[in-house]
Amino acid sequence: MSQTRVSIKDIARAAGVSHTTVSRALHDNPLISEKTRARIQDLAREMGYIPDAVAQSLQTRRTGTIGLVVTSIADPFFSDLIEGAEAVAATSGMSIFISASHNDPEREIEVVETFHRRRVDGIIVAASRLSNRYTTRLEHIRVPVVLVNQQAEEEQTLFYSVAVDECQGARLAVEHLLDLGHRRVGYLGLGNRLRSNQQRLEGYREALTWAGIQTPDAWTVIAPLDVVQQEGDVAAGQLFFPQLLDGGISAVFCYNDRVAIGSLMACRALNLAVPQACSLVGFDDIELAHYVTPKLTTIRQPRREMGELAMQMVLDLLDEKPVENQKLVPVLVQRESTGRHKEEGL
Amino acid sequence: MSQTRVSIKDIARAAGVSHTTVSRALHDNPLISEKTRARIQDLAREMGYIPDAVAQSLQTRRTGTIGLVVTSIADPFFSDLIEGAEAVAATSGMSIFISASHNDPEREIEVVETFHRRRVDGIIVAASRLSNRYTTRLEHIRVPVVLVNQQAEEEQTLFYSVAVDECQGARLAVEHLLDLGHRRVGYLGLGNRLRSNQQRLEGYREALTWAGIQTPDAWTVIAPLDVVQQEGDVAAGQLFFPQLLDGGISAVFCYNDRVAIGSLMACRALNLAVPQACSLVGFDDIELAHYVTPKLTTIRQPRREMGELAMQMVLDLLDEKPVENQKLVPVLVQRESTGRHKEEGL
DNA sequence: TTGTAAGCGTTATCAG
DNA sequence: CTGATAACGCTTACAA
Repeated sequence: MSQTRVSIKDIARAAGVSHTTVSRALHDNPLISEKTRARIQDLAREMGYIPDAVAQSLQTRRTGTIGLVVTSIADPFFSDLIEGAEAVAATSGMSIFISASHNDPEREIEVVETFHRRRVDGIIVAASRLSNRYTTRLEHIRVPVVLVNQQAEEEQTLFYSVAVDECQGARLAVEHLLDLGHRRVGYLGLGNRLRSNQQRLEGYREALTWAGIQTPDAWTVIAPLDVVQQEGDVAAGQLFFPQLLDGGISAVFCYNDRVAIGSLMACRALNLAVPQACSLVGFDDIELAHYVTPKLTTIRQPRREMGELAMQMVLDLLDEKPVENQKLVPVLVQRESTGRHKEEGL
Repeated sequence: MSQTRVSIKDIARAAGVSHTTVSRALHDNPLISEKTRARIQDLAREMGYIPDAVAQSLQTRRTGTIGLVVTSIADPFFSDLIEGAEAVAATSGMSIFISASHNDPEREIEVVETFHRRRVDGIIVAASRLSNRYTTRLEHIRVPVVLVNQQAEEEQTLFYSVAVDECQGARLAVEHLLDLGHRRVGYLGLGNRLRSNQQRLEGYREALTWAGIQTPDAWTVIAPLDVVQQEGDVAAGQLFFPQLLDGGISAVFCYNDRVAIGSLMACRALNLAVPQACSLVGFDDIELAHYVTPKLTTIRQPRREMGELAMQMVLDLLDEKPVENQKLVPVLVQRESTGRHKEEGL
C-alpha cells in the first residue's frame, strides 16, 4: 500500500500525540499511561510499523551486530565455527556480518576496517594473520576484538583470544603413535598455516624427543605455501605424502584431516594398506573423518564451541563483564587409521 | 588517543571550513577546488577519519548490506552457496548478514523481518519454506528478495528465484541406472525437504514410467521428517536403506549425497558390495562424495554458482536492471558407486 | 567555490 | 504523564 515505510511520526500524527510519546509507548516506558500505551501499540501494529534499526543505532551508538572474519566460509572448520557463533549471537538478538579473507592479511584488515566503519559492536577473527605490523592501523578500533586460533607468528597481545592448544594436540597424536609401537613417525605439515603449523611441528618434536627419539629432517615435510593455497589441503597431502614415505617412516601425523585424507589417497594409489603398512593421524575431526575408509584417527578440535565461546566473550565484553583468554585442550579420537606397529622382522 | 571517533565536523573545525565542504571533498565532488580537496583528504587521513556507515545509511537510504538466510550454515551445501554469494557481494563493497533458520518457517520469517528492520538492501533465502500463508507478513517488504531452491509446496510467486531443475536431475540419475541395465530402482527420500523431495520423487517416477516400468510402493521410502531433523541425513540413509533393500531393488537413487553415504554405511554393515550388489546414486556432489569408498556417482548441483547468481540478481535488481528467474540444469557425475546390473541368472 | 539549513528516524533531556 | 527540542553523523538542496 503505502509507498513509504511508516515512522513513529506517522503513528504520532494518526494518534494525535507527539512522536516522543509513541517512542515511549513502544518501549514500554513506565512514564506512560497504560491506556495510551495499549492504544499506540495497537495502532503501530495495524499500521505495520517496523522500527528502523539504522536510526536507532545512530542514536544509541549500538548496532546489535558483530563482524566475523574467516579465511574461507566453505571450509568445514570455519562453517562450524560460524554456526556456533551465530547461534549464540541469535539468542541475544544480534546479527552477524560474515566475510572471507582468503588467508590474505591485506584483505583481512580491509574487512576489519569495513566492519568498523559499519559500527559493529564487536569483531571476531578466525585464523587471523594480523601481526604487530598492523597495530597502528588497528589500535584505534574501539570495539572488542576476539581472535580465534590466531596465526600471526608473534603473539598478538592487543586483542582477546580463544585458541586450541595446538602443541598439546600434536603431542597427543604422536604419543598415540608411540603407544602403538611406532618409532619412525613423520610429520606432514602445511606451509600456509603459519602459527599452528609451527606449533604442531613443535609438539611433534617434543613428543618424540621425550621418548628419546631423534627427528631426522627426512621425517618432516611441509607443503609449500603456494601449492597449498593453489591446490588445497587434500591435494597437498596427496602430493607430499610419498616424499615422507621415502624417509622411511611407519606412521605420519598429518597437519589436519584433509591432509590425512590426501595421504590416504596417496596410500591407496601406492597400494599401501592403512593402517597395516602405515598409520595416519589427522587433526580437527571434520565430518569427512567419519566416512572415509578407514575412518580417521584424529585430534578433535571443538570448532563449534570455539565459535560459541568467542561470541560469548564478545557479548560479555559488551556487558562490561570481565573475560579471560581461553586455551582449549583438544582430545584424541581413536578410529581405524592407526594400528599397532609390526616389526619388519615379522 | 581521542576517546571518541572523529567526525566530519571535527575535520571541518580543524581545517577552518564547513562540514559540508569536508563531505564534498571526501566524495571527490567536482564542486570543490582541487587544493582544498587535497588538503581535506590529507587531514582526514591524518586524523584517522572513518566515515560512519550508519549515519550515511540513514541519509542515503542504502545500507550496502544484504541478508542471507540458510537452514544450516555448517551444511556444505549452504556454506558453498554463502561463499559464492559473499564473493560477488564483496566485489561491490557490500557486506552480508548471515543467519540460520534451522528449517523452521517461523524462525525463517523472523530472520527476514530482522533483516528488513536492519534496512538491508536485499535478501536471499535458501531452501525457503515461506509459503503463501505468509504473504501478508511479507508483502510490505520493499527490498528485492531472491529465493534459492525454495521448498514451499506451492510455488512462491511474490519473489524472484534461482533453482536447480530437481526433476530433471532425478531423471538423469534414474536414466543412468537404467542405462546400466537396472530395472528395479528404488528412491530413498527425506521427509523434511518438502518441495525438492517431491520433485525428485516425481523425476524418479517419470523416468521409470517412460521406460515402461511400474514403481511399486516398496521401491520408495521417505525418511520421516522428525527423524531426519533429529538424526541428520546420513543417519536417515543408514536407517532406512535396509527397508528399501527388502523391496528387492538392485539400485537406489538417494535424495542426496549424505543419504547415499548413509546407505553406503548400511551396505557395509550388511556386507553388501557397492556397486556389485547394489548401485547408489546421490545428489549435490558435495566434497565428501569424492573421498568415500567407492566414490559416489551423483548429480552435481552448482552450489557456489547458485549463490553467485542469486547475489548478482539482487545487485542487478538494486541497479534496476531487469532480471529473470533462473532454472539451472544439473549434470550427472559418474564415479564408482554405480555399475552394470548383473542378471540374477548369471 | 563555499556555507547555511534542513532532514533521515530515532532516543534523550528537559520543562510543563 | 506528555510534549517541545536537541542531538546522533551524514548528505543535499538552496543561497551566497
